[in-house]
Amino acid sequence: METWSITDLADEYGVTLRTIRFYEDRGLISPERRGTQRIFHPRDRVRLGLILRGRRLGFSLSQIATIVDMYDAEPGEAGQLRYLIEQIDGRRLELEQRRKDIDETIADLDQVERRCREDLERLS
Amino acid sequence: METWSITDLADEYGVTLRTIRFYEDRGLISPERRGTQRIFHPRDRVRLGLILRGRRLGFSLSQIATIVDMYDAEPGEAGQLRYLIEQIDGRRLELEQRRKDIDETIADLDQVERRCREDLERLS
DNA sequence: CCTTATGCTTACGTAAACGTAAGTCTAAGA
DNA sequence: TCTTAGACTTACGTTTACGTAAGCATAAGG
Repeated sequence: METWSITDLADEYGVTLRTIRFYEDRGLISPERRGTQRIFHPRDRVRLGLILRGRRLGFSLSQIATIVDMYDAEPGEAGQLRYLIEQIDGRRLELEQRRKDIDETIADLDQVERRCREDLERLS
Repeated sequence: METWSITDLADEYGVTLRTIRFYEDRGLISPERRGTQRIFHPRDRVRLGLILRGRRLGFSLSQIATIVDMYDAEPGEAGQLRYLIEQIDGRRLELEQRRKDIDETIADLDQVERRCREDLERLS
């Protein structure tokens, strides 16, 4: 199974070493240590991808932490499972609201662009 | 034409007075002044809505400023219009990337939820 | 006319998310 | 063996987006 150094992942995802170390410090990833050096396994790499996707969506790191931890949740007992499902439903609602925001913004931008093109026509 | 006080808008949008004043300080809105008091016109109210929508999408205030200013761009000359269209296209690409992120995240959450429900079934 | 509510400015404080040295260590190639 | 590249920790600095008084002005209701 492939592993990566911190520089490998920083290059791949376009972030700095500091960023990755910071995420570890905040408990978002826990790479293996070989001596003092960090060794990243596929699991860590995937988590980093999820973290950065959450970041693009404007979630805070603590929100991202709860989301990413859902992926690795152990089966657990019924109460915990129901709680997790509740959390997921909450997140989904948030995400759907955001998608609505995006669609509205794109529609607005389209309208502004149409106006621009009309003005351009008129100028020629 | 209706106008609003700063508290009116703060209540309507669920933000603090400080937030609105801060946006004015950063040049995102410029309400009229009656003496020292701020009077918000429909135009200001709409802009505030746009600002907060941008905030929900995780844009920084300076990014939001450029977006919101697109709405109020004066017709201008051909070069400026073409530049504006370019800006709009750039923003749209960004937004579409974000929508992809959202759709992927929702799909992931759906999968986790299905796994949860299966585990629940197994427990009963 | 007096009080209470609403609003204003100024300014220091703060949490989040890293940036940026500074100094150390170590493994690998010339 | 020397040095260079890659990694590490510690810790102070920075930017963004407001929070939080403090002190003063003004408008509106009883």
